[in-house]
Amino acid sequence: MPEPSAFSSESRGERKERTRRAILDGALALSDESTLVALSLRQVAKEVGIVPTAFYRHFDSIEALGLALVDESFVSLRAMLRDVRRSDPAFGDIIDRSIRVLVEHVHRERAHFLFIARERAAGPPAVREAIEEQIELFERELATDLARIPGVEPWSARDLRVLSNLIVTLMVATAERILGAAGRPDAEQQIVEDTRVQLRMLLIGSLNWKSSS
Amino acid sequence: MPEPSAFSSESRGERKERTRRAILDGALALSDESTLVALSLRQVAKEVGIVPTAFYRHFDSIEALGLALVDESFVSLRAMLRDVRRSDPAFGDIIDRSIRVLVEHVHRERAHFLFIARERAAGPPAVREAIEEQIELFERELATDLARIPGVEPWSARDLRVLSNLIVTLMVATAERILGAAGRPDAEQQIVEDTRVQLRMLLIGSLNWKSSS
DNA sequence: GCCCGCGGTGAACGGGCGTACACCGCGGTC
DNA sequence: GACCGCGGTGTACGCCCGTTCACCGCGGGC
Repeated sequence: MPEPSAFSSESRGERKERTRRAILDGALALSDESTLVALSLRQVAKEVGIVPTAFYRHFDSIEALGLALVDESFVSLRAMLRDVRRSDPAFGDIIDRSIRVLVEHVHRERAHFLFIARERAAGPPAVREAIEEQIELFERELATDLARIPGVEPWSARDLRVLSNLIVTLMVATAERILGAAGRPDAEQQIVEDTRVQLRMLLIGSLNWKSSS
Repeated sequence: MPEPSAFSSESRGERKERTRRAILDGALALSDESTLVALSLRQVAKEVGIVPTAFYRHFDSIEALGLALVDESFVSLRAMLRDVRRSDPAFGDIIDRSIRVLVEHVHRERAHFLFIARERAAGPPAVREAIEEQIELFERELATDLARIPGVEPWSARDLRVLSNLIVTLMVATAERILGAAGRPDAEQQIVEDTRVQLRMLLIGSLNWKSSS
């Protein structure tokens, strides 16, 4: 154990869990400036402060670690969707509230969003598939939420899915832009305002399109 | 030289250019299943059939190679935009023609699109910046094209930029989806039809939004 | 209280990595 | 026709890689 004296009261299971967490956090930290596929087991071990072979006590491979990070990251994302649902209607309309929640979560869980954005495009195949699966799940959830807003009750399931897909695409792109604007509040504000206009265009358009066909 | 007898008539410059091309093509081929940052100089050299040190006669580093590939890839993309402008108006409206051209180019230049999609998210910083720069240039070009379609003449530069950004975002996402649907024509057809609906929602929406504010 | 087995250690392996260096044959310039 | 220098070669270096193996201390179930 890394620090036996300071944590002597922990049980075996607790210590294992703590090391596992340290590995996940270390890998996430290293992912900030690289990719999973360019990340070595030894780098992770060094970052965490354990010997390389100890890594195998927790994960079979870097790829398995990646899958665990995907699961963990999407806990953040689901929390985000939940927050949008629960957000205070007093703060303007749905669009403004949604964007506010998105920005807030990207800031708070920056490492997770960065990890997902990178691995979605360049991770190991199994990781990419896991991410795509979660995003699709996300789209379906959003579609059921959309079905409840006034004016779209008669829409077909396909129309809902297509609109949901478009919104998620835009939100993913916006999250990536916000990540890229780190440390430049003016640029971020610009992104937020642009996104608000885009969501309006998109929602108004979908409503009009439906009512006229 | 790799094959001195078969190409003995070439000049020195021609041979150098041929090797350079072989390196670019080899790296692009290897990028199909990995990322630039996980690509070693020795792998590229082996793929091309030269000794590792010979690589330095053409590029300073893998990253420099990447920048050259970005330049090359965006030649394809500009050709695409040009093709949309020149496409036969007899084939339905702008939306259908644009999607048709996109699909066609993704098929024809698959390796380039794959490379850009991967490196945009996970490449070395300089490569990512080069790609983002090119995409922004693309957005500006699209904005000037949009300014010429009927009904948007009075739009502000900012509105045009925002709409253009939204369309490019959607097109990038669509290209990525098409890449992911390789070998499944039915899935690809589904993507195409969804994208068509999305572009309609979006264009109709932006027009209505403008006329009512 | 014994002892199993778990989390962690440390040395060692074979191999791939980037890069430095000395070298070579020949195309192209004078 | 001499010779400069370019594209390409081969060797060699020190380093990091994943994985193996034998080992160890001690928490916890019997």
